[in-house]
Amino acid sequence: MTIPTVQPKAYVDTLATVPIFASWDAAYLLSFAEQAPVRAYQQGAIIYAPEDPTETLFLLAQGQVARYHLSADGGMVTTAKLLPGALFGDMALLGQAMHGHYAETLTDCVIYALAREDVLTWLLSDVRVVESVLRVVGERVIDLEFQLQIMALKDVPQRVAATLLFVSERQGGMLDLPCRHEDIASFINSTRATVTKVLNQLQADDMIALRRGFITLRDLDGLRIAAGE
Amino acid sequence: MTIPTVQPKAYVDTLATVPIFASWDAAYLLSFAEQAPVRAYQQGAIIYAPEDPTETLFLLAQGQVARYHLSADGGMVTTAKLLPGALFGDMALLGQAMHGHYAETLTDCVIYALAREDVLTWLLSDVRVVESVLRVVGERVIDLEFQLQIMALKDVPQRVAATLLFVSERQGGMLDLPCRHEDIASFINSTRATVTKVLNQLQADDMIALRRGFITLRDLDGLRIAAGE
DNA sequence: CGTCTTATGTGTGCCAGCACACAGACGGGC
DNA sequence: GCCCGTCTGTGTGCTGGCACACATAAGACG
Repeated sequence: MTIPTVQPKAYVDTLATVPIFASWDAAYLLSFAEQAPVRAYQQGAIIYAPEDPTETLFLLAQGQVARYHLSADGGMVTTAKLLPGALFGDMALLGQAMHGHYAETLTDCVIYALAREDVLTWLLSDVRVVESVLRVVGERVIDLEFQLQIMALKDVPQRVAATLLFVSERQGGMLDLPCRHEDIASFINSTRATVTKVLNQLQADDMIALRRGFITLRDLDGLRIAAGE
Repeated sequence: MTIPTVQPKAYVDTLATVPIFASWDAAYLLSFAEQAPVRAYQQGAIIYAPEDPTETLFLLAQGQVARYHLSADGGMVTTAKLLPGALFGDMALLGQAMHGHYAETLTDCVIYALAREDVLTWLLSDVRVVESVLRVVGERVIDLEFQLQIMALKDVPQRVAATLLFVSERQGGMLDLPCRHEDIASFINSTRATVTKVLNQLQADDMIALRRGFITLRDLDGLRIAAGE
Protein backbone atom coordinates (compact mmCIF):
# COMPACT_ATOMS: atom_id res chain seq x y z
CA MET A 1 0.00 0.00 0.00
CA THR A 2 1.49 3.30 -1.10
CA ILE A 3 0.96 6.43 0.89
CA PRO A 4 1.30 9.39 -1.45
CA THR A 5 2.38 12.68 0.04
CA VAL A 6 0.46 15.85 -0.71
CA GLN A 7 1.29 19.51 -0.93
CA PRO A 8 1.35 20.87 2.63
CA LYS A 9 0.28 24.38 1.80
CA ALA A 10 -3.04 23.21 0.49
CA TYR A 11 -4.18 22.39 3.99
CA VAL A 12 -3.44 25.60 5.83
CA ASP A 13 -7.08 26.56 5.48
CA THR A 14 -8.17 23.30 7.00
CA LEU A 15 -5.71 23.64 9.84
CA ALA A 16 -6.97 27.10 10.63
CA THR A 17 -10.39 25.66 11.45
CA VAL A 18 -8.97 23.18 13.94
CA PRO A 19 -9.48 24.14 17.59
CA ILE A 20 -5.91 23.24 18.45
CA PHE A 21 -4.59 25.92 16.17
CA ALA A 22 -7.16 28.59 16.88
CA SER A 23 -4.67 30.59 18.90
CA TRP A 24 -1.86 30.52 16.36
CA ASP A 25 -1.02 33.35 14.06
CA ALA A 26 -0.98 32.86 10.30
CA ALA A 27 2.78 32.81 9.87
CA TYR A 28 3.34 30.18 12.54
CA LEU A 29 0.55 28.08 11.10
CA LEU A 30 1.98 28.24 7.61
CA SER A 31 5.36 27.29 8.95
CA PHE A 32 3.82 24.29 10.66
CA ALA A 33 1.82 23.27 7.61
CA GLU A 34 4.94 23.37 5.45
CA GLN A 35 7.08 21.28 7.73
CA ALA A 36 4.68 18.77 9.26
CA PRO A 37 4.53 15.47 7.38
CA VAL A 38 1.23 14.91 5.59
CA ARG A 39 -0.12 11.67 4.15
CA ALA A 40 -3.01 10.80 1.87
CA TYR A 41 -4.94 7.59 2.55
CA GLN A 42 -7.50 5.82 0.44
CA GLN A 43 -10.86 4.72 1.76
CA GLY A 44 -10.61 1.59 3.90
CA ALA A 45 -6.95 2.00 4.80
CA ILE A 46 -5.80 0.91 8.24
CA ILE A 47 -3.98 3.85 9.78
CA TYR A 48 -2.73 1.94 12.76
CA ALA A 49 -3.19 -1.51 14.24
CA PRO A 50 -2.32 -2.95 17.64
CA GLU A 51 0.95 -4.48 16.48
CA ASP A 52 1.96 -1.06 15.26
CA PRO A 53 4.49 0.41 17.68
CA THR A 54 4.68 3.78 15.96
CA GLU A 55 4.88 6.75 18.25
CA THR A 56 2.85 8.96 16.01
CA LEU A 57 0.14 11.47 16.69
CA PHE A 58 -2.33 11.88 13.83
CA LEU A 59 -4.29 14.96 12.93
CA LEU A 60 -7.14 14.47 10.50
CA ALA A 61 -7.24 17.22 7.88
CA GLN A 62 -9.78 15.80 5.43
CA GLY A 63 -12.11 12.83 5.38
CA GLN A 64 -13.52 10.53 8.04
CA VAL A 65 -11.82 7.98 10.26
CA ALA A 66 -13.32 5.27 12.48
CA ARG A 67 -11.69 4.11 15.65
CA TYR A 68 -12.64 0.61 16.83
CA HIS A 69 -11.64 -2.47 18.77
CA LEU A 70 -11.65 -6.04 17.53
CA SER A 71 -11.71 -9.26 19.51
CA ALA A 72 -10.09 -12.56 18.62
CA ASP A 73 -13.43 -14.07 17.57
CA GLY A 74 -14.55 -11.27 15.28
CA GLY A 75 -16.45 -9.04 17.69
CA MET A 76 -16.18 -5.28 17.26
CA VAL A 77 -16.94 -2.02 19.08
CA THR A 78 -16.66 1.38 17.52
CA THR A 79 -15.39 4.07 19.85
CA ALA A 80 -15.57 7.05 17.57
CA LYS A 81 -16.15 8.42 14.10
CA LEU A 82 -13.61 11.19 13.62
CA LEU A 83 -14.14 14.31 11.57
CA PRO A 84 -11.58 16.81 10.26
CA GLY A 85 -9.71 18.51 13.06
CA ALA A 86 -9.64 15.44 15.27
CA LEU A 87 -6.46 14.29 16.96
CA PHE A 88 -5.93 10.57 17.31
CA GLY A 89 -3.23 8.03 17.99
CA ASP A 90 -2.62 9.93 21.16
CA MET A 91 -1.47 6.93 23.15
CA ALA A 92 1.60 7.40 21.08
CA LEU A 93 2.32 10.18 23.51
CA LEU A 94 2.85 7.66 26.27
CA GLY A 95 4.54 4.86 24.45
CA GLN A 96 1.63 2.62 25.39
CA ALA A 97 0.61 -0.28 23.23
CA MET A 98 -2.96 -0.19 21.97
CA HIS A 99 -4.47 -3.60 22.60
CA GLY A 100 -6.86 -4.52 19.84
CA HIS A 101 -7.23 -0.89 18.88
CA TYR A 102 -7.54 0.10 15.23
CA ALA A 103 -8.09 3.24 13.18
CA GLU A 104 -9.42 2.97 9.64
CA THR A 105 -10.39 5.50 7.01
CA LEU A 106 -14.06 5.59 6.03
CA THR A 107 -13.36 7.87 3.07
CA ASP A 108 -10.27 9.08 1.27
CA CYS A 109 -8.34 11.10 3.82
CA VAL A 110 -5.55 13.59 4.31
CA ILE A 111 -3.79 13.20 7.62
CA TYR A 112 -0.88 14.87 9.38
CA ALA A 113 1.41 12.34 11.02
CA LEU A 114 3.47 13.85 13.81
CA ALA A 115 6.30 12.05 15.54
CA ARG A 116 6.45 12.16 19.30
CA GLU A 117 9.31 14.67 19.35
CA ASP A 118 7.60 16.92 16.84
CA VAL A 119 4.57 16.98 19.04
CA LEU A 120 6.55 18.07 22.05
CA THR A 121 8.40 20.66 20.00
CA TRP A 122 5.58 22.13 18.00
CA LEU A 123 2.53 21.71 20.13
CA LEU A 124 3.51 21.62 23.74
CA SER A 125 5.77 24.65 23.86
CA ASP A 126 2.82 27.01 23.98
CA VAL A 127 0.56 26.96 27.04
CA ARG A 128 -2.50 27.85 25.01
CA VAL A 129 -1.89 24.91 22.74
CA VAL A 130 -1.29 22.64 25.69
CA GLU A 131 -4.67 23.64 26.96
CA SER A 132 -6.22 22.74 23.61
CA VAL A 133 -4.52 19.38 23.52
CA LEU A 134 -5.74 18.63 27.01
CA ARG A 135 -9.22 19.61 25.96
CA VAL A 136 -9.12 17.19 23.06
CA VAL A 137 -7.83 14.33 25.15
CA GLY A 138 -10.32 15.20 27.84
CA GLU A 139 -13.14 15.08 25.35
CA ARG A 140 -11.93 11.64 24.43
CA VAL A 141 -12.17 10.63 28.09
CA ILE A 142 -15.70 11.99 28.27
CA ASP A 143 -16.67 9.97 25.19
CA LEU A 144 -15.23 6.78 26.58
CA GLU A 145 -16.89 7.30 29.93
CA PHE A 146 -20.20 7.92 28.24
CA GLN A 147 -19.91 4.73 26.26
CA LEU A 148 -18.81 2.74 29.27
CA GLN A 149 -21.57 4.15 31.38
CA ILE A 150 -24.41 3.36 29.00
CA MET A 151 -23.08 -0.10 28.26
CA ALA A 152 -22.78 -0.91 31.93
CA LEU A 153 -25.87 0.77 33.30
CA LYS A 154 -28.52 0.85 30.58
CA ASP A 155 -30.43 -1.62 28.45
CA VAL A 156 -30.43 -1.39 24.68
CA PRO A 157 -33.42 0.93 24.22
CA GLN A 158 -31.98 3.39 26.71
CA ARG A 159 -28.59 3.17 25.08
CA VAL A 160 -30.01 4.00 21.69
CA ALA A 161 -31.87 7.05 22.96
CA ALA A 162 -28.89 8.25 24.98
CA THR A 163 -26.59 7.82 22.01
CA LEU A 164 -28.84 9.78 19.67
CA LEU A 165 -28.83 12.68 22.11
CA PHE A 166 -25.10 12.42 22.68
CA VAL A 167 -24.23 12.41 19.01
CA SER A 168 -26.58 15.27 18.33
CA GLU A 169 -24.88 17.37 21.02
CA ARG A 170 -21.44 16.51 19.76
CA GLN A 171 -22.50 17.76 16.33
CA GLY A 172 -23.48 21.08 17.78
CA GLY A 173 -27.14 20.31 18.22
CA MET A 174 -27.72 18.95 14.75
CA LEU A 175 -31.05 17.10 14.67
CA ASP A 176 -30.69 15.31 11.36
CA LEU A 177 -28.07 12.67 11.98
CA PRO A 178 -26.46 10.88 9.05
CA CYS A 179 -26.06 7.35 10.37
CA ARG A 180 -27.12 3.82 9.69
CA HIS A 181 -28.64 1.46 12.24
CA GLU A 182 -25.50 -0.57 12.10
CA ASP A 183 -23.36 2.42 13.09
CA ILE A 184 -25.35 2.78 16.26
CA ALA A 185 -25.31 -0.94 16.94
CA SER A 186 -21.56 -1.09 16.77
CA PHE A 187 -21.24 1.91 19.07
CA ILE A 188 -23.57 0.67 21.80
CA ASN A 189 -22.48 -2.96 21.52
CA SER A 190 -25.69 -4.37 20.19
CA THR A 191 -26.86 -5.76 16.85
CA ARG A 192 -28.27 -4.11 13.80
CA ALA A 193 -31.54 -6.01 14.07
CA THR A 194 -32.11 -5.03 17.67
CA VAL A 195 -31.36 -1.37 16.97
CA THR A 196 -33.81 -1.39 14.06
CA LYS A 197 -36.55 -2.63 16.36
CA VAL A 198 -35.80 0.04 18.96
CA LEU A 199 -35.66 2.83 16.39
CA ASN A 200 -39.01 1.80 14.95
CA GLN A 201 -40.49 1.92 18.42
CA LEU A 202 -39.06 5.41 18.95
CA GLN A 203 -40.52 6.45 15.63
CA ALA A 204 -43.90 5.02 16.57
CA ASP A 205 -43.68 7.11 19.75
CA ASP A 206 -43.01 10.09 17.50
CA MET A 207 -39.65 10.88 19.03
CA ILE A 208 -37.65 10.45 15.85
CA ALA A 209 -38.17 10.19 12.11
CA LEU A 210 -36.40 7.58 10.00
CA ARG A 211 -35.12 7.81 6.47
CA ARG A 212 -32.62 5.51 4.84
CA GLY A 213 -29.25 6.59 6.23
CA PHE A 214 -30.65 9.34 8.43
CA ILE A 215 -32.30 9.75 11.79
CA THR A 216 -34.09 12.97 12.66
CA LEU A 217 -34.67 13.83 16.30
CA ARG A 218 -38.14 15.24 16.89
CA ASP A 219 -38.63 15.15 20.67
CA LEU A 220 -35.50 15.73 22.71
CA ASP A 221 -37.27 15.68 26.06
CA GLY A 222 -39.00 12.44 25.20
CA LEU A 223 -35.68 10.96 24.20
CA ARG A 224 -34.11 12.07 27.45
CA ILE A 225 -36.80 10.20 29.34
CA ALA A 226 -36.40 7.17 27.09
CA ALA A 227 -32.69 7.30 27.85
CA GLY A 228 -33.39 7.04 31.56
CA GLU A 229 -32.31 10.66 32.16
CA MET B 1 -18.99 18.27 56.22
CA THR B 2 -15.82 19.99 57.38
CA ILE B 3 -12.66 19.63 55.38
CA PRO B 4 -9.72 20.23 57.71
CA THR B 5 -6.57 21.60 56.18
CA VAL B 6 -3.22 19.99 56.93
CA GLN B 7 0.35 21.16 57.12
CA PRO B 8 1.63 21.30 53.54
CA LYS B 9 5.24 20.55 54.34
CA ALA B 10 4.38 17.15 55.72
CA TYR B 11 3.64 15.89 52.22
CA VAL B 12 6.72 16.92 50.33
CA ASP B 13 8.05 13.40 50.74
CA THR B 14 4.87 11.97 49.27
CA LEU B 15 4.96 14.40 46.38
CA ALA B 16 8.51 13.48 45.57
CA THR B 17 7.41 9.93 44.83
CA VAL B 18 4.76 11.08 42.34
CA PRO B 19 5.73 10.61 38.70
CA ILE B 20 4.48 14.07 37.79
CA PHE B 21 7.07 15.66 40.03
CA ALA B 22 9.94 13.35 39.32
CA SER B 23 11.70 15.96 37.23
CA TRP B 24 11.37 18.80 39.73
CA ASP B 25 14.16 19.94 41.99
CA ALA B 26 13.70 19.98 45.75
CA ALA B 27 13.28 23.73 46.14
CA TYR B 28 10.59 24.01 43.49
CA LEU B 29 8.79 21.04 44.97
CA LEU B 30 8.84 22.55 48.44
CA SER B 31 7.55 25.80 47.07
CA PHE B 32 4.70 23.96 45.42
CA ALA B 33 3.89 21.93 48.51
CA GLU B 34 3.73 25.06 50.62
CA GLN B 35 1.42 26.98 48.35
CA ALA B 36 -0.87 24.35 46.89
CA PRO B 37 -4.11 23.90 48.80
CA VAL B 38 -4.36 20.58 50.63
CA ARG B 39 -7.41 18.94 52.15
CA ALA B 40 -7.96 16.03 54.48
CA TYR B 41 -10.97 13.78 53.87
CA GLN B 42 -12.46 11.05 56.05
CA GLN B 43 -13.25 7.59 54.77
CA GLY B 44 -16.43 7.51 52.70
CA ALA B 45 -16.39 11.17 51.74
CA ILE B 46 -17.65 12.16 48.30
CA ILE B 47 -14.92 14.24 46.68
CA TYR B 48 -16.99 15.25 43.73
CA ALA B 49 -20.40 14.44 42.31
CA PRO B 50 -21.99 15.12 38.93
CA GLU B 51 -23.80 18.25 40.10
CA ASP B 52 -20.46 19.60 41.23
CA PRO B 53 -19.28 22.23 38.75
CA THR B 54 -15.92 22.79 40.43
CA GLU B 55 -13.03 23.22 38.06
CA THR B 56 -10.58 21.47 40.30
CA LEU B 57 -7.83 19.01 39.61
CA PHE B 58 -7.14 16.63 42.48
CA LEU B 59 -3.86 15.00 43.36
CA LEU B 60 -4.05 12.14 45.82
CA ALA B 61 -1.26 12.34 48.40
CA GLN B 62 -2.38 9.72 50.91
CA GLY B 63 -5.11 7.09 51.03
CA GLN B 64 -7.32 5.43 48.42
CA VAL B 65 -10.05 6.84 46.22
CA ALA B 66 -12.62 5.06 44.08
CA ARG B 67 -14.01 6.52 40.89
CA TYR B 68 -17.39 5.20 39.79
CA HIS B 69 -20.59 5.86 37.89
CA LEU B 70 -24.13 5.50 39.18
CA SER B 71 -27.35 5.11 37.24
CA ALA B 72 -30.78 6.39 38.17
CA ASP B 73 -31.92 2.93 39.26
CA GLY B 74 -29.02 2.12 41.54
CA GLY B 75 -26.62 0.45 39.12
CA MET B 76 -22.90 1.07 39.51
CA VAL B 77 -19.61 0.62 37.65
CA THR B 78 -16.24 1.26 39.16
CA THR B 79 -13.74 2.77 36.75
CA ALA B 80 -10.71 2.92 38.99
CA LYS B 81 -9.25 2.52 42.44
CA LEU B 82 -6.73 5.33 42.83
CA LEU B 83 -3.52 5.14 44.85
CA PRO B 84 -1.28 7.96 46.09
CA GLY B 85 0.19 9.95 43.23
CA ALA B 86 -2.92 9.70 41.08
CA LEU B 87 -4.40 12.71 39.35
CA PHE B 88 -8.17 12.88 39.06
CA GLY B 89 -10.95 15.32 38.40
CA ASP B 90 -9.18 16.05 35.17
CA MET B 91 -12.30 16.89 33.22
CA ALA B 92 -12.10 20.04 35.27
CA LEU B 93 -9.45 21.00 32.78
CA LEU B 94 -12.05 21.24 30.05
CA GLY B 95 -14.99 22.62 31.90
CA GLN B 96 -16.93 19.49 31.01
CA ALA B 97 -19.71 18.22 33.23
CA MET B 98 -19.25 14.71 34.50
CA HIS B 99 -22.50 12.83 33.96
CA GLY B 100 -23.12 10.43 36.81
CA HIS B 101 -19.47 10.42 37.70
CA TYR B 102 -18.40 10.25 41.35
CA ALA B 103 -15.18 10.05 43.35
CA GLU B 104 -15.27 8.74 46.90
CA THR B 105 -12.60 8.07 49.51
CA LEU B 106 -12.13 4.44 50.52
CA THR B 107 -9.88 5.42 53.43
CA ASP B 108 -8.94 8.63 55.18
CA CYS B 109 -7.16 10.71 52.56
CA VAL B 110 -4.97 13.72 52.00
CA ILE B 111 -5.58 15.39 48.69
CA TYR B 112 -4.24 18.44 46.87
CA ALA B 113 -7.00 20.44 45.24
CA LEU B 114 -5.74 22.59 42.40
CA ALA B 115 -7.82 25.23 40.68
CA ARG B 116 -7.77 25.33 36.91
CA GLU B 117 -5.55 28.39 36.77
CA ASP B 118 -3.12 26.94 39.28
CA VAL B 119 -2.79 23.91 37.10
CA LEU B 120 -1.93 25.94 34.07
CA THR B 121 0.50 28.04 36.05
CA TRP B 122 2.28 25.40 38.08
CA LEU B 123 2.08 22.33 35.99
CA LEU B 124 1.88 23.22 32.38
CA SER B 125 4.67 25.74 32.19
CA ASP B 126 7.31 23.02 32.07
CA VAL B 127 7.43 20.75 29.05
CA ARG B 128 8.62 17.80 31.10
CA VAL B 129 5.66 18.19 33.41
CA VAL B 130 3.32 18.52 30.49
CA GLU B 131 4.60 15.22 29.25
CA SER B 132 3.91 13.65 32.63
CA VAL B 133 0.41 15.03 32.75
CA LEU B 134 -0.28 13.70 29.29
CA ARG B 135 1.04 10.34 30.35
CA VAL B 136 -1.33 10.24 33.29
CA VAL B 137 -4.34 11.25 31.25
CA GLY B 138 -3.28 8.80 28.56
CA GLU B 139 -3.09 6.01 31.09
CA ARG B 140 -6.61 6.89 32.03
CA VAL B 141 -7.64 6.52 28.39
CA ILE B 142 -5.94 3.13 28.25
CA ASP B 143 -7.80 2.01 31.36
CA LEU B 144 -11.14 3.12 30.00
CA GLU B 145 -10.50 1.46 26.67
CA PHE B 146 -9.53 -1.75 28.39
CA GLN B 147 -12.70 -1.74 30.41
CA LEU B 148 -14.83 -0.88 27.41
CA GLN B 149 -13.17 -3.52 25.32
CA ILE B 150 -13.65 -6.39 27.73
CA MET B 151 -17.21 -5.41 28.50
CA ALA B 152 -18.08 -5.23 24.84
CA LEU B 153 -16.13 -8.16 23.48
CA LYS B 154 -15.72 -10.76 26.22
CA ASP B 155 -17.96 -12.89 28.40
CA VAL B 156 -17.71 -12.81 32.17
CA PRO B 157 -15.09 -15.57 32.62
CA GLN B 158 -12.82 -13.88 30.08
CA ARG B 159 -13.37 -10.52 31.68
CA VAL B 160 -12.35 -11.82 35.07
CA ALA B 161 -9.14 -13.38 33.78
CA ALA B 162 -8.28 -10.32 31.72
CA THR B 163 -8.90 -8.05 34.67
CA LEU B 164 -6.69 -10.06 36.99
CA LEU B 165 -3.85 -9.79 34.52
CA PHE B 166 -4.48 -6.11 33.90
CA VAL B 167 -4.54 -5.20 37.58
CA SER B 168 -1.44 -7.26 38.23
CA GLU B 169 0.44 -5.39 35.50
CA ARG B 170 -0.76 -2.03 36.72
CA GLN B 171 0.65 -2.93 40.16
CA GLY B 172 4.03 -3.58 38.65
CA GLY B 173 3.63 -7.32 38.28
CA MET B 174 2.40 -7.99 41.79
CA LEU B 175 0.89 -11.48 41.91
CA ASP B 176 -0.88 -11.29 45.24
CA LEU B 177 -3.78 -8.95 44.64
CA PRO B 178 -5.68 -7.50 47.57
CA CYS B 179 -9.26 -7.48 46.32
CA ARG B 180 -12.66 -8.86 47.09
CA HIS B 181 -14.86 -10.62 44.57
CA GLU B 182 -17.22 -7.70 44.72
CA ASP B 183 -14.48 -5.28 43.65
CA ILE B 184 -13.97 -7.25 40.49
CA ALA B 185 -17.69 -7.59 39.86
CA SER B 186 -18.20 -3.86 40.01
CA PHE B 187 -15.29 -3.27 37.64
CA ILE B 188 -16.33 -5.75 34.97
CA ASN B 189 -20.05 -5.02 35.28
CA SER B 190 -21.09 -8.35 36.65
CA THR B 191 -22.31 -9.63 40.03
CA ARG B 192 -20.45 -10.84 43.08
CA ALA B 193 -22.03 -14.28 42.87
CA THR B 194 -21.06 -14.78 39.24
CA VAL B 195 -17.50 -13.66 39.89
CA THR B 196 -17.21 -16.07 42.80
CA LYS B 197 -18.20 -18.94 40.55
CA VAL B 198 -15.67 -17.95 37.90
CA LEU B 199 -12.87 -17.50 40.43
CA ASN B 200 -13.52 -20.93 41.89
CA GLN B 201 -13.31 -22.42 38.45
CA LEU B 202 -10.00 -20.65 37.85
CA GLN B 203 -8.76 -21.98 41.17
CA ALA B 204 -9.86 -25.50 40.26
CA ASP B 205 -7.83 -25.10 37.06
CA ASP B 206 -4.90 -24.11 39.25
CA MET B 207 -4.49 -20.71 37.69
CA ILE B 208 -5.09 -18.72 40.85
CA ALA B 209 -5.23 -19.26 44.60
CA LEU B 210 -7.97 -17.72 46.72
CA ARG B 211 -7.83 -16.40 50.24
CA ARG B 212 -10.35 -14.13 51.90
CA GLY B 213 -9.65 -10.71 50.47
CA PHE B 214 -6.80 -11.84 48.24
CA ILE B 215 -6.26 -13.46 44.89
CA THR B 216 -2.88 -14.90 43.97
CA LEU B 217 -2.03 -15.42 40.33
CA ARG B 218 -0.26 -18.74 39.75
CA ASP B 219 -0.38 -19.29 35.99
CA LEU B 220 -0.14 -16.14 33.92
CA ASP B 221 -0.07 -17.95 30.58
CA GLY B 222 -3.09 -19.97 31.53
CA LEU B 223 -4.89 -16.80 32.50
CA ARG B 224 -4.00 -15.17 29.23
CA ILE B 225 -5.62 -18.05 27.40
CA ALA B 226 -8.63 -17.92 29.67
CA ALA B 227 -8.89 -14.23 28.90
CA GLY B 228 -9.10 -14.98 25.18
CA GLU B 229 -5.61 -13.51 24.60
C1' DC C 1 -35.35 1.82 -16.57
C1' DG C 2 -33.41 -2.56 -15.35
C1' DT C 3 -29.86 -4.33 -12.28
C1' DC C 4 -27.19 -4.68 -8.23
C1' DT C 5 -25.72 -3.33 -3.87
C1' DT C 6 -26.54 -1.80 0.48
C1' DA C 7 -29.86 -0.66 4.04
C1' DT C 8 -33.88 -1.92 6.50
C1' DG C 9 -38.02 -4.86 8.50
C1' DT C 10 -39.44 -9.09 11.06
C1' DG C 11 -39.70 -13.67 13.11
C1' DT C 12 -38.00 -17.99 16.00
C1' DG C 13 -35.27 -20.31 19.17
C1' DC C 14 -32.08 -20.11 22.80
C1' DC C 15 -28.77 -19.26 26.63
C1' DA C 16 -25.47 -16.51 29.55
C1' DG C 17 -25.75 -14.51 33.48
C1' DC C 18 -28.75 -11.68 36.57
C1' DA C 19 -31.96 -11.34 40.46
C1' DC C 20 -32.91 -13.36 44.61
C1' DA C 21 -32.18 -16.14 48.50
C1' DC C 22 -29.62 -18.55 52.02
C1' DA C 23 -25.91 -20.89 54.36
C1' DG C 24 -21.30 -21.34 55.97
C1' DA C 25 -16.74 -19.29 57.12
C1' DC C 26 -13.20 -16.24 58.30
C1' DG C 27 -11.32 -12.71 61.19
C1' DG C 28 -11.37 -8.71 64.12
C1' DG C 29 -12.68 -6.73 68.46
C1' DC C 30 -13.56 -7.14 73.25
C1' DG D 1 -13.45 -17.53 73.89
C1' DC D 2 -17.43 -15.41 72.07
C1' DC D 3 -19.93 -12.32 69.05
C1' DC D 4 -20.82 -10.11 64.93
C1' DG D 5 -20.01 -8.11 60.52
C1' DT D 6 -18.16 -8.90 56.34
C1' DC D 7 -16.83 -11.96 52.91
C1' DT D 8 -17.66 -16.20 50.35
C1' DG D 9 -20.11 -20.62 48.37
C1' DT D 10 -24.20 -22.41 45.95
C1' DG D 11 -28.81 -23.13 44.12
C1' DT D 12 -33.30 -21.89 41.29
C1' DG D 13 -35.92 -19.51 38.25
C1' DC D 14 -36.26 -15.98 34.41
C1' DT D 15 -35.44 -12.96 30.50
C1' DG D 16 -33.13 -9.49 27.43
C1' DG D 17 -31.38 -9.50 23.38
C1' DC D 18 -28.26 -12.28 20.38
C1' DA D 19 -27.63 -15.60 16.63
C1' DC D 20 -29.58 -16.88 12.54
C1' DA D 21 -32.49 -16.50 8.67
C1' DC D 22 -35.09 -14.34 5.27
C1' DA D 23 -37.87 -10.75 2.84
C1' DT D 24 -38.36 -6.09 1.09
C1' DA D 25 -37.05 -1.57 -0.36
C1' DA D 26 -34.37 2.39 -1.58
C1' DG D 27 -30.70 4.36 -4.06
C1' DA D 28 -26.54 4.01 -7.15
C1' DC D 29 -25.06 3.27 -11.63
C1' DG D 30 -24.93 2.43 -16.21
